[in-house]
Formats: sequence, C-alpha cells, structure tokens
Amino acid sequence: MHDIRAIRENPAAFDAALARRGLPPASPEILALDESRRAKILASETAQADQNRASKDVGAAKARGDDAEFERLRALVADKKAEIARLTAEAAEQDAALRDMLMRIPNLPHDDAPTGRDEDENVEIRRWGNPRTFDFTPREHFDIAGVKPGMDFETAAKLSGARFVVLKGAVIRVHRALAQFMLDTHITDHGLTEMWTPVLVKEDAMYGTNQLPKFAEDSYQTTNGWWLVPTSEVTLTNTVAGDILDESALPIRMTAHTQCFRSEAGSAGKDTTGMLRQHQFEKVEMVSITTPETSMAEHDRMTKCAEAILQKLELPFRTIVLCTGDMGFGAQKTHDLEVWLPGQNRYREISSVSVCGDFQARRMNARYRPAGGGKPEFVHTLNGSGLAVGRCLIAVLENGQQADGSVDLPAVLHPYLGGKTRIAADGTLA
RNA sequence: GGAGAGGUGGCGGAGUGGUCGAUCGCGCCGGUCUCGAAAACCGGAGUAGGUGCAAGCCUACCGUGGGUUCGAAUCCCACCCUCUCCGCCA
Repeated sequence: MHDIRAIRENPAAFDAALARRGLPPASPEILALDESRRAKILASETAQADQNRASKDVGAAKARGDDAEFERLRALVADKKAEIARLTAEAAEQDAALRDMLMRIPNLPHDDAPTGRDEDENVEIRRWGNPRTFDFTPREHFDIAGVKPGMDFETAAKLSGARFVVLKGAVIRVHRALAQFMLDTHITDHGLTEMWTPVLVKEDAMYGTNQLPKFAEDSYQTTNGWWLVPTSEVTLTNTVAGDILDESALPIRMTAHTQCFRSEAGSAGKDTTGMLRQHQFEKVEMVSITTPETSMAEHDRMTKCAEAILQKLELPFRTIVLCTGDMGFGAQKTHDLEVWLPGQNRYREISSVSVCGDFQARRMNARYRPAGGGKPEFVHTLNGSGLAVGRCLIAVLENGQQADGSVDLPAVLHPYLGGKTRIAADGTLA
C-alpha cells in the first residue's frame, strides 16, 4: 500500500514509477479523491467542534439557570448531530474509497529493477551448470517409464478433478526427501528458523501480503470465511503484523514447508499435462523481515539460499531479474530462478525471490523501533521460494532420466532415501 | 457443540455517565549525581487525521459497528477476537 503523503508530495515521480510497470498515471484520480476527502474531513470536524463547544456550554447554562440559553444550545446540538452524521459518513466513505484505490495499485519498482514491457525483457544475470547432453530424446517427467507407476493423474481426477495428482511409492518418497533436504539446508547452512504455520488464514492476513483485495479469484475461501494460503509467504510474513519489533531482533529469517492452494483462474490451457501447475502443491518458503537499510543485501542473500539448493541437487539453472513489466504486484525487485527441464528443452521457473520494501509492512502495520531511539518505522519484507517442491521433483526426474527409463537421483538425496540412489525402470527405488 | 471470563496507551494494569486521552507500575527519552555506570531523584513522552510558515489549534481513537444521552472507556444491542473448563476428536 502506498503512502498518500508521498504521492501528494511528488505525484510526477509516482506516475513515472507506475509508467515503468506499463501502467497509466494514477495520481490525478488519487489526488482528486484525496482533496475531496480532506474537504469532507474538515467539514465534519468543524461541525464536531461546534457540537462539542455547545455541549460544554449546555451544562454551564443549566447551572446558572439560563433556561432560554439552555434550550437554544440543546436545539443547536440536535441540529449539529444530524449534520455530523451525514458529513462523517461521507468522509468515511471517501476515506475507504481512497484506501481501496491505494490497495489496488502495485508496488513501485526499485531503481535496480530493469525497465521493460514483459517477460521478453527480463535480464539474465547468471547461469549455473551445463544442461546434460542426451544420447536419446529426453522425456517429460510424467512420461518416464520409472516415474509412471508413481504419478497417477487418473485417480487424482476421480478424487478431485483436473490439476491434481496422486503420487505413489518411489516418486513421493523422492518428493518428501526433497522437502526435508531443502528445510535442513536452510536451517543448518543458511541460518533460517524453521516454522510450521496454519494454511487457513483470516482475511486480514491476505490483505497484509496483498493477495486481497485485488486477487481474490486466485485463492480459495472456506464457507466460514477462512482463506487457503496460496503460499506460506502469507503466514510467515504476517507473523509480524501489528508488531513493533526491536531493531536488535532484525533480521528475522524464517522458512516453512507447507501446502499451497491456487485456483489457477486465468491459466486455463496452460501446462495442463504433468504436475507443473497444480491446485495443491508443496513449497518450502523463505521470508525475511529487515530494516530498510539491509533489505537489498538480504534480497541477494535470499537468492543465493535458493540457488544453493539447485546447486546441491546438481540441477542447471539460470537466474534472471524480472523487468518492471513482469514483476508481481508487491515486488520492488524480483529474481527468478529457472531450472533446466530437458523434457521441455527449456528453463522453467522454480523460484521467485522478491523484495517488497515497506509495501506489505504498511498494509499490516509491521514496524520496528530504531536502535538509536525515535519513532517506530516500517520494516521491509522479503519472500522467496526455496524451492517449489513439486517443480523441483520434476527437474530431478527429467535431469536424472536414463535411456532405459530409470532415474539417477542426486547424491545429496541418498541419505534421505535410505541409501538408495535411483528409481529403477519398473518404478521401484533401487 | 455447551458453559464461563475477557479485549484499555510499547508491556502490565486501574478506571461503571461530565476537564478521562485516561491513575499507577515497568520500559523508554532528557537532566541531576558519578571518573563512568547502576541506584536514587527531577522532568518529558500516546497514535492517527485535519489545519497552519510556525508556535499552535481542531477531530478521532479505551476490540469493531450501531444505539441511548446535552454529554460514554463507562449504559444498551449486534458482531469479531482471545483465554479457561466440559464434551467430541487427528
């Protein structure tokens, strides 16, 4: 959410920043509403001051026995009351309208984010590993002989419909191993604190991390009003909502492995085969809460934490910085990690690491008290996948596949698999 | 699901109709004292919005929304949230 004062002070800069995202100027409409709102507030407060004064005088008039004045003031208060009710309602309405308008405008891009129209203008910043050369045509994950017995879309459709999967045997064991490996690496090597959070949350939490009000159709809501989190960014970040933290407590670095739920509205026809895009999937998420001074460095650190997972799994990837036109709603700057999928013969997103500045903190009123004293200031928030477990499974399967339909598994997973090293062509762990 | 308790400033905790934006304690900031610190003592400080060059002034805020009243943190209604006990249950 945006600071209306900042927009008032420099509307041109605000519009220029939006333009970098390919959006039309918003400040004229915002400032017009703001001006009208302030006029309403002024009128309503003036009327209230009148009433308060008259109210006070009423008692005095009564005390000195001035019945005429007493009655006059009583009538005046009654009049004012109706006027105040009308004016405050109008002021509140405009205030809410302004708030809603500000809530629906995406974050302003950081200076470091490259300006561009869409994904074609994203900038690759580094590449790691070399895609394997195959002496056969590599298959997509769901088409590998050793995988097929453990990846069942028909049964999932029976249970739940499209975009669900039932995993069995060796495949789900590798999936579970991946999640454990990611968590252990973040905890032990990267110093993150493991968390376990609800996946059903109140509406406020969804506003805090900007899923609401604009993207309601992307998430699921229960009949009694809870929302299913589309990512544990929601719960991890909102752990500090409403708090005033000591600067000494920062940075706070968290990680959690949770189910994530997405309606995938608007992505009909996209990635319909395989388990690349599901309504329900698992993700190991990282969230950091920092001071404003350290958030950009934290962004690079978090990106490295995600990259380390792929490196340890020996999966080739590239890191790109999203251009302004391709960034998500809440981001100031985003790094995407794209892993090599030989079955698709292309790099596919497996992690997205964003720095949000004070955009989310402002929404959830998350602040810290500076060490040197002074007023509380908004914290900065960051989030990143570390990594999407299902997509990582796909990458491991496709990159490790052999001509006979078996899959060689990365060495770091072997300890999590009881010492087994591969999925045989018949689908068993070997 | 049943019964009960409660939501007040950074935290704890008073306050049942009229200078209460709110006693007090802790914490915080400034000062005295000290070589320095602690303790003690003195003083200061809520948040947000509006207005003004500024000093300041005004308005709102005691979970949220309504209501009663000249006047509400205090009374009434509805709702939300938290906690405790009982029941059921992974």
